[in-house]
Amino acid sequence: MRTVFEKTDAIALVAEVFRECGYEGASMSTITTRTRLSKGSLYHFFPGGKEQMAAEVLAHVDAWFAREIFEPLETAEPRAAIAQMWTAVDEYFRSGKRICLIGAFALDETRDRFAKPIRSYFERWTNALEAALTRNGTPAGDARQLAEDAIASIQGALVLARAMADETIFERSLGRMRLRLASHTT
Amino acid sequence: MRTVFEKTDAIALVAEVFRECGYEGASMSTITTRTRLSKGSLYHFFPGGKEQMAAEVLAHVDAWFAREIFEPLETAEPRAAIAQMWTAVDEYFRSGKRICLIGAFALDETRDRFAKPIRSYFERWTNALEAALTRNGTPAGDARQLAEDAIASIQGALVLARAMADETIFERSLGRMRLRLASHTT
DNA sequence: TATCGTGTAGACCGATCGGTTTAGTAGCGC
DNA sequence: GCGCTACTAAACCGATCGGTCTACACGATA
Repeated sequence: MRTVFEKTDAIALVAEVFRECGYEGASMSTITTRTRLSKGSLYHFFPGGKEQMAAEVLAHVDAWFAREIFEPLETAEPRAAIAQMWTAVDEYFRSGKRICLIGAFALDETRDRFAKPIRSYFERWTNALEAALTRNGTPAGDARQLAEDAIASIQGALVLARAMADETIFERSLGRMRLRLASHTT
Repeated sequence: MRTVFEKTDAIALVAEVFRECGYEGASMSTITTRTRLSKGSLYHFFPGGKEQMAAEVLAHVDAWFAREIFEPLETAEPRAAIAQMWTAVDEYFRSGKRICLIGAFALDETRDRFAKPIRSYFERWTNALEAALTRNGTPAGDARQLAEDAIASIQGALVLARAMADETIFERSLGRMRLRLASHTT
């Protein structure tokens, strides 16, 4: 039996395993069984092994957010960009059933391994959201606070939703944050 | 050379290793080297191995929160209890330099192993905070939302603070949440 | 048909994993 | 002193770890 994959498929499959198990929890054998990719295939695509897999997965996630969220916030009309952000976030995290890989990596010592991509993901997101709010008329001081608050709320809602095994928490939290951003706006 | 520990010391030491490495990331050998407890000692205190260690650590954390935060919220004068909560939270997480072990366990498949303690920790916290807010005059609908929001914000702020390696984020976030709770109150 | 490049399968490697066992050492009651 | 319990140290175990390697299945090209 033989199934042929492309590297892009491999990245998406591996990403899901890291999301479910964390970096340390995802052993090569869990990765092979869950992705149905043999070790041969995996080391063909990622000669650097597990660390390279994680690095490419982080880059892949970052690219998705850059395209769907950061760039609109940075350049598009702010109200539309913020609306698009909430839609994209809800879709991406599937109402809290999926977690944020980058946030999860930040919590333990895996952070030290991937410090730069983790940091720049969150920095770009907060900066982009702050900029969009400012362009939309939010006072400069408030904009920074609101942006940090929104992103922290998203991360926290993911933790809570999983901890309590209650999908509604994520959507409720998103709804509150959406209103809060809107209410500080012209 | 021989150093003698008590089980309580062992739990606190092991807790710190789990906090730093996560459940899967904390191997028996990292645990022995970081705690300076030999395998003999660890298996003497925790015959059930790693899983028992984690279970007792979770119970230990839960007991601390129950004593310092949940019980005051449930029974004491609400304004004082909420003030005490913010103090205790800031002290416990050391301005974001320490993470929430229970929140971290919730993110990957470790959650399934310890589903009950994880869930009840967050449920008791939100229920207790909601009750305190209600006793203090917050409208019933708002109280639930505010409580969920506050606890999600704390968890999210821990993620963000670590991701950006910026301690000030946690304190700023705590300050905002403190104000938000206060402003929805008589 | 021969060949070449891409990708797959899985046996195999030394190191490390979680866990057990054996052989103690220290402190306390008697 | 003696024995007992509480605790510690480290050698040791099979299983699993991350990673390497060989063999080969294909489609494309010619």
